[in-house]
Amino acid sequence: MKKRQILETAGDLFTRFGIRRVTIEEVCAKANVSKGTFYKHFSNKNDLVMALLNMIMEGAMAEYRNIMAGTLPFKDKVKRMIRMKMERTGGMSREFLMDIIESGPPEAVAYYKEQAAATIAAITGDFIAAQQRGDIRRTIKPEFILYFFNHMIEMVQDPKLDELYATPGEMINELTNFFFYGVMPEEGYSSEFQHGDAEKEEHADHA
Amino acid sequence: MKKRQILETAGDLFTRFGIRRVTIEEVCAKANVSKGTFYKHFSNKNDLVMALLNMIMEGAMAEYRNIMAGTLPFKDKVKRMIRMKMERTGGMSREFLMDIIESGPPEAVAYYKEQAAATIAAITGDFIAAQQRGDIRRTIKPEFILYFFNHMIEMVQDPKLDELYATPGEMINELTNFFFYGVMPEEGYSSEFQHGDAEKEEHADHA
DNA sequence: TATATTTTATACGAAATTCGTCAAATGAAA
DNA sequence: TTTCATTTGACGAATTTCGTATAAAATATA
Repeated sequence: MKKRQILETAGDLFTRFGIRRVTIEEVCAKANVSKGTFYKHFSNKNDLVMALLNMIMEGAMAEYRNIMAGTLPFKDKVKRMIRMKMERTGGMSREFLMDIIESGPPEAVAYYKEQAAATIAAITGDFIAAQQRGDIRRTIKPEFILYFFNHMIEMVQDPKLDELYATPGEMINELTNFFFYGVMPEEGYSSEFQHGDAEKEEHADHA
Repeated sequence: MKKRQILETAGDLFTRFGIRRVTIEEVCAKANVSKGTFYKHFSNKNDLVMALLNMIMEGAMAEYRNIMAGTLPFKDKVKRMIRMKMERTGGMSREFLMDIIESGPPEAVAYYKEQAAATIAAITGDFIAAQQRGDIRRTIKPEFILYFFNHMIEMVQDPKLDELYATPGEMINELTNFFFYGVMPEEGYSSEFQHGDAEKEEHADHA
């Protein structure tokens, strides 16, 4: 029962301030738990981060499935998905994600990518089905969607792409933004993003 | 010109994460300034905090005077004041204030109290004038308003009052809330605060 | 009650971070 | 050129944080 307290307060502090700014002792103090009991439940800070990340990713996946299982029109589902992905990066704050990707433990980064890939796979399936129903632009090749998702993880690790952005988080945002906003047929969500000329390029296949 | 960059980014980071969570080197990095230039403009972290605190307090005071100088009805002015004081605690974030009061340098705490007292004095004058114009409840004694403000700083330092709250910040909120909401004749802003029985007490004079 | 388990409080050395200073190098302006 | 502001990198000192260990206190269980 103390474990839950620790997870909750740690989640709160991590989402508000990021990981590196929050101390184990701080978590213990705010959770009204002694340091001894903390190390009885978690071997170290990374362990805590992993547990939290796991909870969050599973929660995000559950929320996603919940949205897609509803009766809303597809466009509204996508809107909700986008909002979910944007506001919190799928359940976790910017600071949290940043800390994990930029300075977090490699295991956490790996796990995040793995889970992100799984989510992406699920999304891909849903989008293909949606296209078959005519809910998204028909002129986009399903192969491209597959290609895009299949290579998204690699793209994240590609130095060529990486050097275009100040932080990995920026790049990830750009990729997800591109997917959602570049895929939708109409109703630009504009303002926050600048679109390049999308006429000439169609299916970059040189990778 | 580098000094301004430092102050801006420091203000941003401090209001988002508080003081103790932010590193000098972090400020330098995000402000695109080397550590050397930082220490050319500020002798240390406390110095930076003081400069920032000074800016913020003066800004808050200026904003206050700006509100009061307008042509709005008094009640609306007070509403705006309250919103200003509430959302940001007079220009600075919760985290910032907390860090200053709970773990900040004594000079900063002293300065804050001093400035707060000055603000309070200005507010007192405005409220007395308002009462004379009939804009606030006439049944409240002007002496009480004066008493309340004159002793507000002392109350903050009074252990008797202090032990009633988890953090000093809470107490300060309570005091300011009491003043504004207890003073207004009608239109309860309710919800966020629980009111005690205000009928029996009228002018506690035992201090 | 007695006993076992959990939690707390505290101290501690080791590791890591942060601080503040400095010297050498860069670059722009007078 | 000289001057001045800035950057870079390194450095030891100070501080913080980590993770462990211990005994006392609290809580549960028999």
